[in-house]
Amino acid sequence: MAQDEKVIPARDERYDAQRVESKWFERWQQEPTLYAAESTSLKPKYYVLEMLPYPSGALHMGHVRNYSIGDALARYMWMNGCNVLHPMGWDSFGLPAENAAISANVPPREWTLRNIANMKAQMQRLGFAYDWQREVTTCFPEYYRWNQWFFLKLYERGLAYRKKSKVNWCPKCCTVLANEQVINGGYCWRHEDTLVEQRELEQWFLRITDYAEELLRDLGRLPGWPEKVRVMQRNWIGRSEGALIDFKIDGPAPPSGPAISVFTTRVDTIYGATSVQLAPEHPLVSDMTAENAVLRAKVEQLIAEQRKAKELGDIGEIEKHGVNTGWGAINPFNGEKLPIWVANYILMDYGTGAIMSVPAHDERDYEFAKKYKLPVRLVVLPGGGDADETSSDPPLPFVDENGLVVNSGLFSGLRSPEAIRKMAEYAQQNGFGKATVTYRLKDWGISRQRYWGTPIPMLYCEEDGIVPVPEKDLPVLLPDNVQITLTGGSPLLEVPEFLHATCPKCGGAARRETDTMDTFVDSSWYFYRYADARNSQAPFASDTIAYWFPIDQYIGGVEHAILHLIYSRFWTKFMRDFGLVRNDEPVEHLFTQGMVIKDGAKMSKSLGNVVTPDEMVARYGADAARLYSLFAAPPDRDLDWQDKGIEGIQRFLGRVYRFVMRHAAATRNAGPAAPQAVNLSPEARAVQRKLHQTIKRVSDDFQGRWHFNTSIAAIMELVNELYGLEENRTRGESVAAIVPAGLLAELQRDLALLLAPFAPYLAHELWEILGQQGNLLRAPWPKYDPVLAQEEEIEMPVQINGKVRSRITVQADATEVLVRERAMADEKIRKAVAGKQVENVIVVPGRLVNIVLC
RNA sequence: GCCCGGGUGGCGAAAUAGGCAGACGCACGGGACUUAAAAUCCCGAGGCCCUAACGGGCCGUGCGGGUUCGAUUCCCGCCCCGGGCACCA
Repeated sequence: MAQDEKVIPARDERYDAQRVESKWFERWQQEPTLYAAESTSLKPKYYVLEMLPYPSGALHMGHVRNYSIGDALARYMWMNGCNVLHPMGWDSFGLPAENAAISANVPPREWTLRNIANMKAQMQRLGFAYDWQREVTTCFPEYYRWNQWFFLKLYERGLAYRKKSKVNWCPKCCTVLANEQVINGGYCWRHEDTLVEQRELEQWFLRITDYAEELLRDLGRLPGWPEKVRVMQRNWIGRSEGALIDFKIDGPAPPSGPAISVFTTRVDTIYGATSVQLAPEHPLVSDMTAENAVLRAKVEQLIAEQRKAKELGDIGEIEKHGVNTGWGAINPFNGEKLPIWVANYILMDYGTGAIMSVPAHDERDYEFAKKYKLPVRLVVLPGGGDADETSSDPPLPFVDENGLVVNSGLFSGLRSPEAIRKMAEYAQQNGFGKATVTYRLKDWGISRQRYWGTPIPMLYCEEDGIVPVPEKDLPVLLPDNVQITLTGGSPLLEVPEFLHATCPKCGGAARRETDTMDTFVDSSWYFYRYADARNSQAPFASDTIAYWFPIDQYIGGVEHAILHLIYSRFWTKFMRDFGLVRNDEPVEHLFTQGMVIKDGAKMSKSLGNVVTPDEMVARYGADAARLYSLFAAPPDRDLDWQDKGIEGIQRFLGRVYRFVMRHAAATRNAGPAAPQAVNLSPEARAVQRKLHQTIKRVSDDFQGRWHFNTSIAAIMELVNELYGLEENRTRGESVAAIVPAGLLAELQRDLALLLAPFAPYLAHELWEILGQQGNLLRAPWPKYDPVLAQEEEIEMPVQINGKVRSRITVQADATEVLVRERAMADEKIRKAVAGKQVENVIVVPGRLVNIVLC
């Protein structure tokens, strides 16, 4: 065939990845619908998603690894006949764009769009199979208008509200920082020597705590999530069952109230309370210190200590300090008057900021009581219930939660769990307390005093107060040409045409909200938008969501285990309650890949150990970069990048290419049918067996642990075996002479198919060289035949007392009796056993023989 | 302190039912091809010891115990590294 001469290069030509990849890159660029998901299909749906990137400027190797995993899976699912949704987008609002505006004087929009263009080109060059028709860019009004729409819905239902609250403030940036931008326990991420301050500001909050219970409960219904992530979320939600108990203040009531409410998980120890402890910033403290400057100064000292410890990140390790206020409070259970102290180990932002101190039964209270010589009163003893042993003198503090309650009036003689229940009931009946549940999770503060984000669609009117922007007026557009300044307020404050609006209720003048939304709002629901990305009437059509959701597989870094993944779960749950979606959870299976490190440290510019995708693609090709990122370590573990390692992958790709090159002509002329096993020579049968074993191993890795490093190793083994045969050409036994044409054709096609999820460029090239019609992406994944994969003869080690002494070769299905006979008849074994007493012979069929001597 | 990972050759790693430790790859050594180099192809290789060699012995998966015919794998007690949480009452 004359045509072949042109298409097919010389047999042993070196693999030129740049030439081949450029060719396919150009072709794929011509076909924008190549990887499009079908909106309706009889095939099973499969939604595979990688976390969308922030358009920082360029991809790094962590991205490449993340997307290589997802792309392999997407391609595998396509080849297994699924209707695959595999989209990509941009988390494109955020502070770095504003920083660029300040430092490089580039408008945030321009900076962002330029970065997106660059990163998209990088992704396409890497050959990732995304459905770009569904691309989502969160900084476009077509997207963020729905953030505003959701906000209005939340506001209508009372799930969005406004309150005064403390926020992180960097005095050098002159702006509020997200919690994520506060590093090393209290420093600004851009000014690592600058401590973040706390400022009190009016903020918009989303009532995520309404869903705390369900968010916690449903963690138990996510078996497809890593245990690690579920534990992290559980800790973050931090549910704690306990009781609120009011201690009446002795004497005239101060302005902030007549009683101190304390939270405790151990109300059963309340008869052992010997003081009440307040956080230094507790509102009552200022009342109590109002007329005592000395006391006030001491409290200020405690506040300073706490703040410093928090900044240093070692709150929990500071030395406990406290000061007696001179005030007293009444224990409602026994009428006892207890001193009220202020202590630096009491946190204002947990529980009520006040505790009852029970030194005998709490580590911290014990330490504090020892220091300040407060009484220690034992009210729970070991034993009780089914325990036989009781001791009236346990080591202190005694914190066992299942002891016997004593010296506690009516409640003496109960075990702790029962006492906790009864005492909470008693408190409620008598009006001084109740059982309660507290959470560490707080409502989500979404206000940001920044420019580059979604405007919060709210108005403030002199007449009507807070007024939502009517739905028909959405989107509230983020203006361009805004001067990004460091004056301390939102830059939008300085834009009169944005700031001044008309009240939709009274028609009078109104001021627009100038804060923008936390960018985590954007990423909380973006994956729903992919399913219906061009919908201009609604964020999405519910029926379309019902088809695609939940996401079958979500892949990303574990650093998003809490924030993004909790917000996303919250968003799904309220959308379900609003009737917008039907699923309870957004993600069925979550996979968290490890970090890419080099020379023992995370790649970073300051360490100078950065490897960029661009240089890898230029030197080795996209296939090699992708394959190596999958080969160097299992995907869930950290990957230690070694420059020499990728060269080995490059060699492997060349070996595959040259092998196929040598035999392609035969394949192109061969029929599609594979020969029956019975017709094969033992050598050809061995090749066939290896092929089927390889298909099995690669398929099993996709179905199981995703240890693609071993999948790729398996393909390397197959190729090595073929080369081993090839070398026998000196005896006139090249692979083509050993393996019949039909099997050789099957072998080569399967090789291309097996490589397709990992190295798509080479795979497509081979597919074409082999004369195959149709897109490789839609070609069926090869099936293995378990019978053909089976070994006929196996070598079994023969051990004596657990040490290998010889080896025998037997039929794979040899009986235990036969194997034992053969083992005992082996010459080395006979010698070793001679004259000794055989105590036992263990035969594990298909595995080994162990002869136990005395 | 608590909760997760992890610790295996010079290096990245493999060993999915308790059954041959080190597959695959890197680096290294030897050879083939070449005038030469590169590229390519083949072979070798955990450590220590015995042997001229063929062969053979002992040790070896962080440390110490245990269970078992047999342990990288299971149990108990520790050490080290990475990550998360942390006066959470």
